[in-house]
Amino acid sequence: MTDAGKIKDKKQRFYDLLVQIPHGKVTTYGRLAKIIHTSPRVIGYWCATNSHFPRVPCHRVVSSDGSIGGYTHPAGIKKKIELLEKEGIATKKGKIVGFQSNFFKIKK
DNA sequence: CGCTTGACACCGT
DNA sequence: AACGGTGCCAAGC
Repeated sequence: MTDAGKIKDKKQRFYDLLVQIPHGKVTTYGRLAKIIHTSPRVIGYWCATNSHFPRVPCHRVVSSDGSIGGYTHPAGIKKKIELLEKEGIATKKGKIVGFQSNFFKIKK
């Protein structure tokens, strides 16, 4: 068969998954980790080493409970929060408000 | 040197 | 109090 859907590196798969997230939507590390079948820590690192916008909107990735988690950026984690709000996502005390409503249903 | 993988600690139930 | 899940780091090849 074809390989139109040939599986590339997990990392590449992760980026492909991440870029399919629409504007104003968010996802979680653990969810991605389960889908890609890797460690949730890896998810964050892949983002950290690829904070090149708009290639990878890692700012749309938050922890599983709605926390921002961490963020390696020349601006600071707070910048991520502001960026999130700019997308249309509300945050409170560094936590996403109703983030579950903005949760993007990733296709498995 | 850059990229990838894993275990431990913390929080919630 | 213990277990399960999450987490943007550090070490190894």
